[in-house]
Amino acid sequence: MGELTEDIGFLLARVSGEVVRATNAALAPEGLRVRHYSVLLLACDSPDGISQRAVARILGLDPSQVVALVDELAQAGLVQRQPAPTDRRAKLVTATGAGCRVRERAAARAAEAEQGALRSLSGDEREVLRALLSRVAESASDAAYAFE
Amino acid sequence: MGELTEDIGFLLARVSGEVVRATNAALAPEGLRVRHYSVLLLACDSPDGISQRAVARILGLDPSQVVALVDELAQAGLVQRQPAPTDRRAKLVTATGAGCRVRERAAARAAEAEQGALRSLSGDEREVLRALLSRVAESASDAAYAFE
DNA sequence: TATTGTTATACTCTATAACTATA
DNA sequence: TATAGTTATAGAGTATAACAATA
Repeated sequence: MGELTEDIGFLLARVSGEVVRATNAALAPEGLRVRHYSVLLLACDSPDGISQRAVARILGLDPSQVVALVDELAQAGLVQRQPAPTDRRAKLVTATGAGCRVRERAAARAAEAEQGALRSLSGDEREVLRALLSRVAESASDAAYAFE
Repeated sequence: MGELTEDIGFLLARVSGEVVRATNAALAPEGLRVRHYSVLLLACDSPDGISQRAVARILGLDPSQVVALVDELAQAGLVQRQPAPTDRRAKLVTATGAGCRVRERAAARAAEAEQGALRSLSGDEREVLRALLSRVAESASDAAYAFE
């Protein structure tokens, strides 16, 4: 095989796509895709609710993308929008009881899909991969902030 | 930060998106995006030409996606379609002289963008990352073949 | 003036199905 | 009958700009 298939950028796109595909398939029975699942996770882990702005920042999305995600989760009864007591512009997204239950099942499915996709790596190797990606991601957000 | 931002799948999507974005921006002056660049690379590295089917298989794309990519590269005068001498169904994609020259410049730009995105990793660490991703990608294609 | 959420729009990417011409 | 290329279409993801309500 040529040099292209050993390029880190190429491999990242390939592996990322594969993991997203596998995770989407695993979450389908819960009526979720990875993006929705990510938002649900943040809502469940924020007992006091989380603003859509914060969701967008953490997930690296544009705030306008979050609107549709929360709309669909709310329509499915998994989250609710509540006005923020301290800032009437902001709406806090909170998970419902049903949302938390779905989240538990979805987390198990997502973890299984991810482990399947990464089955060729040992536990230690996965941890190395995670640490390296984490550092790259962190420096990327630094750069983004630097240009603001 | 919560557990989500330390999930390997999340980090893969985040970092991959960042690298693709940076590479697309770096390739823009050459009128290319990463997909077109990948096809051009394969054409340049295949002196006798490469079938669109092979391009699709190597890049992990559907053959129908390759059509538009080759169309645009051909319209820009960077590649040509030639009938395969041994199989009249197949068309071999070959790079033109202009295509090879653009490829050289594009390769330098793409490498620079990638190094920028991965600047927080040492050379050794990048090699570790590359090797781990390569193994994951390889096992993924094994699984794909297993289901065919 | 700046920020939060929202709407609208356009473009890219992904996924399928069906068709043609060859093998 | 199977394969290479092609066309068409729909859905998902990404990127921007603009707007109303509020700070």
